[in-house]
Amino acid sequence: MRRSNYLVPTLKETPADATASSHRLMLRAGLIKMLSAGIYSYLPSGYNSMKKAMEIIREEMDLIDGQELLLPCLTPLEIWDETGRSVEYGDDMFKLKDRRGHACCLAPTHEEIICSIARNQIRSWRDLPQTWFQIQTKFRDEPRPRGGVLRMRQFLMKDSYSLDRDEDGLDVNYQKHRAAYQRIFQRCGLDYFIVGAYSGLMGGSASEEFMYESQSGEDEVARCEACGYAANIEVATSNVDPVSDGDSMTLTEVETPNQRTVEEVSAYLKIPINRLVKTLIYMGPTGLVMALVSGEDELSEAKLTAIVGGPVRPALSDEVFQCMGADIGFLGPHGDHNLPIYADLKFQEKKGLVTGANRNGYHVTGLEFERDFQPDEYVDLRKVKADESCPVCGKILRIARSIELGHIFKLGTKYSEAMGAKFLDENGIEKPIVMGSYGIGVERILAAAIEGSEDENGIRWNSALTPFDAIVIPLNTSDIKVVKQAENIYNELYLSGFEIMIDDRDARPGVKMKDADLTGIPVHIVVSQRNLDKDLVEVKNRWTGERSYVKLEEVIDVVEDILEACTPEIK
RNA sequence: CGGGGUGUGGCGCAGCCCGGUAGCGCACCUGCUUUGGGAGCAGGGGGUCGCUGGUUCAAAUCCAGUCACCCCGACCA
Repeated sequence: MRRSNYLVPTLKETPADATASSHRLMLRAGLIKMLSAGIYSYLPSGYNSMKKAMEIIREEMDLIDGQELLLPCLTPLEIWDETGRSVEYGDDMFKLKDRRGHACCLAPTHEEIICSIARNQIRSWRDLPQTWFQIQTKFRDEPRPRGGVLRMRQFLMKDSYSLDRDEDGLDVNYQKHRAAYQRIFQRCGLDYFIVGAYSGLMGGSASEEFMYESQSGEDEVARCEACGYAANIEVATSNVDPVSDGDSMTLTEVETPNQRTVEEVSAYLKIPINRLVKTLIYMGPTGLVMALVSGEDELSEAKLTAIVGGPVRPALSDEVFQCMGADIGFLGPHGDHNLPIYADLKFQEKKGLVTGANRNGYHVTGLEFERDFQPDEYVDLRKVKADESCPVCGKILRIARSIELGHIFKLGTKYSEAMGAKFLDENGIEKPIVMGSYGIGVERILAAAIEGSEDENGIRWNSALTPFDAIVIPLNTSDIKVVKQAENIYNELYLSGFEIMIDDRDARPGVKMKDADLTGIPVHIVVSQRNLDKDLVEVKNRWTGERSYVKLEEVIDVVEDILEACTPEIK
């Protein structure tokens, strides 16, 4: 490829509104161009890298007998009504109407489409198992796209779906995918880690995320350096001390005008924050529920979701008042309401606590669990905080921001039952297909690879993802000898099968070198008069910055060595 | 959706407070010089200042509305 006519609009100056380092570098290195919030064009070299990531994915999927297919983006809305996800996804779904007024949407994912194929094609246990996968554009109208390519409204996702006869089959497929994903991320050179996760909208029993630690990430993960325990903050646990047992006191109302927040009440009553009980009301799948956590803790909505068995949202202020007779800020678990009460484990049979009085402007002191009210269940509801102790080994937990690269789910029969995707087993009994789904954010692979390798001069691609293996830089394009020799090297490398760029622009040496550094091509071959006189060219290793001067006939070997050195290892 | 911020040539910005018809750096075009870390000189092209309305003799500048984009938050009682 000739740089003089290649679309790589590199930027000397940093674009103003990019903050994530991968976003800045992708713009500066001319990999992407924004069209609209969360919508990007991939320019040729960016797309080159993306194709490499996709090829790695395809190779590894092939090894576990995955069958690649291509599914529609434009889908009739009814199919999402069958599973209820047209409602669950809500405004995150791009909806439109066709010319006849028929409701459609742009697919945010493809479980429903897969099921619609399976229910027609899979009849017998002999047809199973199946692994179908796709790499294609998905659409989600994210409330807040951010970080360039990290959260987009239109993005490339590799999604794989397994179909099995039973849970055992699902286990096998799940483990195969898990192993394949490990190889994929290793081959991409990413220092990933796996965490236990929250299944969210997807439903299902088990799920794990493949994470990459980065300041630009949106997820928080509790990590233990000592034993390797790692879990998404939504589901992480820790060893925590229970609330200390106070003295038994009479339940007493105290006036707390306009003191709503835990901080306000704690300061006003001069009571430590951990003696307060936060009384939270949520709307669950079967109505309102009450959740109690310590004043110093935060509720994990994911944990509550798992406990009540369906999606939750904070109750609206009207709903709260109608049920409790008081406003948010003055609520307590005692008194007459008929809500199920879930209390955090920290509270088991505790007394002498403070909470709202269910009367605006008042709180109560001396609250005693079991005496003043009876929780339905003591469960883990709180979010883990940094520096708490690891539930596995007891060492200190760290909270790390991370990019979610991939997420694997055991879906079970949620979709197959809803959509009637069934088969006959060996005994002639009709059963729903047992499914798994396994996603990878293709753009996030690039973003993570860039963030993990950059230096002050720009990107440093490894050999697996680089858009070009090497770049030949004739320093002075008005020197015929230099140009001729550079062209020779370019042709020779090209014919040897390398993906090669030549910077044939009539530009100053500094411009070409800075650009080569910024775009991160691993090998730079600098052809100049002064070295040519000695029959040498300079070869620079972008990773180490090391320069060597090699004979013309040795260039290919040296290029190979450098590429070899920056090829990610597979463990 | 709540809060904050920004919209002026391809990119980065100044001008706005205090209205008088748009400027700087980079990039681009032409010529000459230059050629090992984002060159120098000379000449040149490109913007109805996000959009709509209003005030005014006059609006990038003041007022109102609207759109777009960025950042933080989105339950925290």
